[in-house]
Amino acid sequence: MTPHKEDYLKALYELGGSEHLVSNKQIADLLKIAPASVSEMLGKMSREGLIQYEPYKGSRLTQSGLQLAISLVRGHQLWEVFLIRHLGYSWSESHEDAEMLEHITPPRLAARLDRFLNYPAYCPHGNVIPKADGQVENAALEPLKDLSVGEKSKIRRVDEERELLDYLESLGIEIGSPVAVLAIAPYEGPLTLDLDGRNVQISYKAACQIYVDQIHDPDTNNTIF
Amino acid sequence: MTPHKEDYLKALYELGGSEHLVSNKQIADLLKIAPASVSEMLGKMSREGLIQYEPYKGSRLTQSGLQLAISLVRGHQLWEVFLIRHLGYSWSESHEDAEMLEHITPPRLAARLDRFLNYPAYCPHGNVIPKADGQVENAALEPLKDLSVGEKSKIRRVDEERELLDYLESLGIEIGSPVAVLAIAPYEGPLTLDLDGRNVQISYKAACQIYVDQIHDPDTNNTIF
DNA sequence: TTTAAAAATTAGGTATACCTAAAATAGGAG
DNA sequence: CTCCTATTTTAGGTATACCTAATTTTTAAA
Ligand SMILES: [Mn+2]
Ligand SMILES: [Mn+2]
Ligand SMILES: [Mn+2]
Ligand SMILES: [Mn+2]
Repeated sequence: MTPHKEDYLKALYELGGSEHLVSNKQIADLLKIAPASVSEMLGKMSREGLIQYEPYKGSRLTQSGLQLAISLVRGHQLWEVFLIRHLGYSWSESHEDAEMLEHITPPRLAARLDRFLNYPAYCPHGNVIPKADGQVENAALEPLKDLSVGEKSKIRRVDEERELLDYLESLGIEIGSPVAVLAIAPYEGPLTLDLDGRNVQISYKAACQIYVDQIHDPDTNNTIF
Repeated sequence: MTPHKEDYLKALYELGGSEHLVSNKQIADLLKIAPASVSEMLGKMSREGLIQYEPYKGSRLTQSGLQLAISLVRGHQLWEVFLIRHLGYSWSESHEDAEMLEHITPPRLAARLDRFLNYPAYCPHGNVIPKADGQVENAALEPLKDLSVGEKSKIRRVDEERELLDYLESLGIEIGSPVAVLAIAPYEGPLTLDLDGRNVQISYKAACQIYVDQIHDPDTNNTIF
C-alpha cells in the first residue's frame, strides 16, 4: 500500500464505490489526476484485488478494498477529533492535517487514539466514524436548503471544504445546533436562520452543503412526521 | 521535500553531520540503502543546497539542511512523548510510530503538540527535544559501563533500538532513576546495579547503550568531582 | 613506494506514478 | 441507425528513488 493507492481507495469510497460502479472521470476530477493515469492505476489496483474494474464501465471496491478505505476514513476522523479537541485546530485546519495523518495510522495507533478520545461517534464535521470492525451507520439527513420556512431541525453534518468550513465557523455554526428557517430569498438568495436563538444569514450555496435531520420523505417531499 | 530526503537529513544529523563530514558508508549502513544510491541522492541534495558534499570525502549539513533535520527530530520526539504519555505506548512502540509521524508534522502541528504536552524538554528515552527555533543543548553524559563499582549517578538517556528498549523496559529501567554499580563481571560480563534501591542485573552490551550523568573527565578518566 | 582492500562513483536497469497526445469505444441526439 | 461527443484506453515519455555490477579513487599496510 502507498499513500497514492490509499487516496484512490478513499476517493472510490467517497464516490459510492461500495455500492455501485464509479466512473474514472469522477475519480480523476476528485483527485485532480489525468484520466489516463487513473485508468492505469485502477488497472493495477484491480490486479491487486482492491477493486473490481470493468473497463469502459467503472470500478467498485472489493471487500478488502472497502475494509482499507474504511480504516483510512476512520483514521482521518479520529485525528480530526484529536486535533480539534486537544490541539485547538479549526474545522478546516483539522481536515487538512488529518488528510496526511490518515496515511500513517496503523490499526494499533487508531485503536489507542480511539480509546484516548473516548470512542467518539462523529468527526467534528458530523461524519460518522467507522468502528474498528468497519461498521458504519448513517442517519437520514437532508440539505438545509430543503427545509421550508418555519420548519425546525438540527444541524448534523457539513461538507468538508476549506472555504465552506471557514465560512461556517466564522458564522458560529455548530454540529447539533437547533435550526429553523425564517426566510428564503428567491433566485438562490440567502437564507435567514434562527440558529439556537440567534439570527443568522447564510448563502444558498452553503445551505446546500449543510445537512440536517431529515423531516421530508425524499420521494414525495412530504413531511415525514 | 520527500520522506526519503528527510531520512537522509536525519541520518546525517544523527551521524554528526552538523559538526563534521560524514562518510557515505555510514549513511548507507544506517539507512540500509546501497552505497551507489546514497552517492546519487547526496549529489541531488547537494545541488538543492541541503548538504555540502565533497565527492570521495563525505558530506555535512548546510544551515538550511540542519534546520530541517532538527525540526524532524523535534517532531519525532514530541510524538514519542504524546504516544507514551497519552496513548499508553511502550518505549519501542513509540519510537516506531514516531518514525513515520515525524514526516507529516508541519510546524503548526509541532507547535500545537508542544503546547498540548506542556513543552517537554526530553523525549521518553532521554534525548533533548529541540526548541521551535532549533536550539538544542546537550548535557555531558557517559555510558553506564564506564562507571566504577560504588559510583553513584543517574540514568539520563538510552539508545533507541527496539530490542534494547524492550529489554530495558522489562527490567524496569527508567530515565532519571538513581543508579550505582555494585559489581562488574569480567570479560564483558553482566553488571549488577543498585537501581533506586532495587537489585538489577544487566548485560554489558546494554550498559554500553545506557547513559548517565558524567562523573569522569572524558580525557584523563579521572573523576570530575 | 608500491599494492591491496575499502569506499565511492558511474553505468545501466527496475518499479512507481505521473503526464500529454493519439486512438478506440460507448451512449445519447437526431 | 448513424453521428458526434464525452469518456476511456493505449502509446510514449518524465521524474524519483532504488538496485547490481563495473570502474575509479582513496587509504592504509607492507
Ligand atoms: Mn476530513
Ligand atoms: Mn471530518
Ligand atoms: Mn525515537
Ligand atoms: Mn526518543
